[in-house]
Amino acid sequence: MSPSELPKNYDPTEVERRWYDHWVNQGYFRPRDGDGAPFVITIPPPNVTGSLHFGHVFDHTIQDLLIRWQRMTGVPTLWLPGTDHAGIATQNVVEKRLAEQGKTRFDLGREAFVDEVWKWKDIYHKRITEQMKRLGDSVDWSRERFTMDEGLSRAVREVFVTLYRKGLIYRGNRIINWCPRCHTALSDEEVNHVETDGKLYTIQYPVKDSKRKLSVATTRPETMLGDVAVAVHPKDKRYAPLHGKTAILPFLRREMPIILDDSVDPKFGTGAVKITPAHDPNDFEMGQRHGLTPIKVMDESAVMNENAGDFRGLTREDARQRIVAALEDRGLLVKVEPHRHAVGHCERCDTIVEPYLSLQWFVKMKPLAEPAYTAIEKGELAIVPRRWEKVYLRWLEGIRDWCISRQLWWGHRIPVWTCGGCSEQIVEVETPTTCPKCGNAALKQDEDVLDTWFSSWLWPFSTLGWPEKTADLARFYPSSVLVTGPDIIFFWVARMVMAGFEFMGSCPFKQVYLHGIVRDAQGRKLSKSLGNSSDPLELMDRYGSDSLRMTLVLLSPQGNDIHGFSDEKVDLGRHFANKLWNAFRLVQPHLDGFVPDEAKARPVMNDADLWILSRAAATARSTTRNLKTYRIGDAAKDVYDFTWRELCDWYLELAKPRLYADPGTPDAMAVRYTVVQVFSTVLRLLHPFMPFLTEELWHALPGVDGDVCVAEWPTTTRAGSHPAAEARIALLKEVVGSIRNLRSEMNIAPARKAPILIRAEGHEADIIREQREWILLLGKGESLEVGPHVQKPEIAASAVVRQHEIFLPLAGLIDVDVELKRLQKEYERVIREFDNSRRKLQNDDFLGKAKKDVVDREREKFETLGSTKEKLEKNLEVLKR
RNA sequence: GGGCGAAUAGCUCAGCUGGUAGAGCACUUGCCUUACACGCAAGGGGUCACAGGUUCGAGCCCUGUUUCGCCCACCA
Repeated sequence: MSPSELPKNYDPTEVERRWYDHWVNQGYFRPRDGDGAPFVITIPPPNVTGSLHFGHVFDHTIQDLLIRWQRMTGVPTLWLPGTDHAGIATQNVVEKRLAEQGKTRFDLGREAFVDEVWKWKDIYHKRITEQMKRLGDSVDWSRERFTMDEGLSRAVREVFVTLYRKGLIYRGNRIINWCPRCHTALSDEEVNHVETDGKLYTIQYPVKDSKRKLSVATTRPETMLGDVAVAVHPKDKRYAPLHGKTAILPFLRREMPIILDDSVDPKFGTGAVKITPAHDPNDFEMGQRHGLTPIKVMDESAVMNENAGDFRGLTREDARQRIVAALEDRGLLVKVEPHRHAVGHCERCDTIVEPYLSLQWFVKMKPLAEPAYTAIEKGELAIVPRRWEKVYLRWLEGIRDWCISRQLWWGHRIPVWTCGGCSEQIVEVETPTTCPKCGNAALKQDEDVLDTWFSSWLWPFSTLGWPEKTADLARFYPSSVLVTGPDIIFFWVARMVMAGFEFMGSCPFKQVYLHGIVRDAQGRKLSKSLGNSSDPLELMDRYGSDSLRMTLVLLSPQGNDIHGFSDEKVDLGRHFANKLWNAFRLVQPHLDGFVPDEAKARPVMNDADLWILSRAAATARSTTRNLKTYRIGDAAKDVYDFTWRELCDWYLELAKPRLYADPGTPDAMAVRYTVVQVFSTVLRLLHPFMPFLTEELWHALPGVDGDVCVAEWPTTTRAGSHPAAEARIALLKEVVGSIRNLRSEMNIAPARKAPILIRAEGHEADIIREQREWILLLGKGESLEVGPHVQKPEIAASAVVRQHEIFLPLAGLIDVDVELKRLQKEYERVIREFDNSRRKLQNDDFLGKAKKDVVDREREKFETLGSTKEKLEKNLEVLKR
């Protein structure tokens, strides 16, 4: 790259195309050899449902920057990639596509349908891979896994069989969450409860051999057809006369016992509850206690079935209307009240979930939850930010059995076979050929597949080869940190911890970092379907992936959501990339053929050099500290601020004269050496955030070997710090700032140079004298006079910096009134602060109780303010004359 | 019904161990100063939601209130 080739504006498209394959070919993404404890992240496998969305981009950016940072510190790193088959989600999208062709999965048949899904999977897997490469994800592709690949399928069967034999997996008829649209059972976690304004219907059931009618309240009248009893509280006196009696179910004339149960709340509704064991979890349990036989009144699509009498064939919604109307006709509808309650919706298709009696497979969770729970207090697992630990623990406390069977075709088949001969149930890892009991070869495998999370919860070790005892498993389990969103704490995080303890005997990761969600200005999650999000790939094309990464990170407070994200926000990162590019463009022509030589450079460095190196070292320390505590946004901001506000705004400006000077001089050596050092540090610190641009610039930097991707992370010792130089440059900044302020307030044309007078004494006067050239340069000075006896010119703008006074003699140029107003305002500000300070120092409590250094600082401040005040007073007096 | 989080400049948010407030964007003014107008310089703008309390001192700690947001929840 030669200077003339550097365009004025940074164009990422070409640069970002260049480096990824190089990194892969160099093998950087594979863990390096070494005995040290590796740094490992196992990727939360994206669903192969579609392409990556914004959540992924953010999630991957964080993981990649942690991995890249750790890689640079020299530890062996592994970021293990993979994808998830995402049972229901994927099956749904493929079915939807079939529907567009007017077909259902039944038209294809199971085998052909599953083939179809595999084709889909291949397409989207490829797209996801491309997106990840475009983003710069430094994953080890040689270890990539898929939740339905051979090894993971084997792990799933192994786990199922093991848990079954331990008695932790069982099959049972239970009330589960049924999605009438997806036609499958769901776990509790796959149901979203939505507060809904519903109605509470009070209806009457006649009582046999009695004139009295029994009123019951329900939110779902259509389930009455499945009623088999009415329950009241045993101590509820109102119903004492009805004990032992029989209620008659309207429409169907079913005789139902009036039963007594403690779980009935006499205060709710009428104090009498209709019992529908096949369609309500509470009623199911009550039914069991009282030996009632459940009656299902709906089919798998929530259409009323043959048990629904005249209502057969109606949807549940229609049935509700018709039943209410019919009850009203018969005078059995007492009242309808508004009632707000939570209604369960299918997480995948938003259909209202039906509590439904069904034969399913379950995992007994209590025993598995125990070690996952204690892991927190034992310090085996830390969640960042800490507040999520409570959420995690509370869920484990109330854990319920996990329904794992799904009536889908896409997923892991349940490894259970029934013998056609003797009906023996066979649970085996390897597909059996004959019945071990009777030898019959007619074996029929369970039709259902497993919940997608039943493979995901094994991800931390199944991806490393488990159940084989592989070298990878020994070396890379457990991982260092899990990075994901808090929305899957229950689905995934907690279950992985359980599986880790159960099958590996330890927690699968030491830390969990939960980041926020990317939201738009209305607070909505970014999603393509809402139309509030561009395709990340398109955004990367437009702005560059470095810019997108940097923007997301800069905008993200630790563990909190990013609010108000929009495409234009990416300008933040793009402008920064451009700034860095141009800073480099400034220095690059002067580095041609330059050979850094520390021994020659050190002795001739000036304050600016020492200062910027000192600041670079401090930036390395703060960036690293923030990365360690997952304050990733702060870490990015540290480098951002350093680069822009210190390196570009000050150092490069100060360095220009020496940079343009004859390359043979010692000055030139010092400044070039410093520039190379600082850029080297900045590029390394920035690499985890902006991998492509930093790699590109790194290779144009003289005296560097290899790639920044594997360059050594900047040292975090205090070695490079130079407090004296920092103090002197701080003074320079104040002086220059003050001069600039005066010029601006006085409306002096930027191009016009003006004489500068500084009345200063003591040590700092010497420093200011030494900084003469810089002050003239940055303060646009025509001349500079510094000393204790500098006289204020008749007409001048003035300012006070520390103990010193700055004058810009501008006879004929300044408007006295303007200057007077300005000084007056400044004076008032100083007076206010001065009075505050005085009040504090007159307070004995403050003097007696505050820490000594605080008091000292206050005294110093008071003195400075006092002298400033005096000077301002004098200057004001002069102007007023 | 329970829990969690937030409330700071017009917007999005920092403010990590209490010492009277910062950034980015937006806004105003002036600059195409040969690295960058994706830029430079200067500037305006905040009773830190409200009410109490602790403290010499509170945006920060405690209590309560209000308003938003999120999560959890089988009271029909």
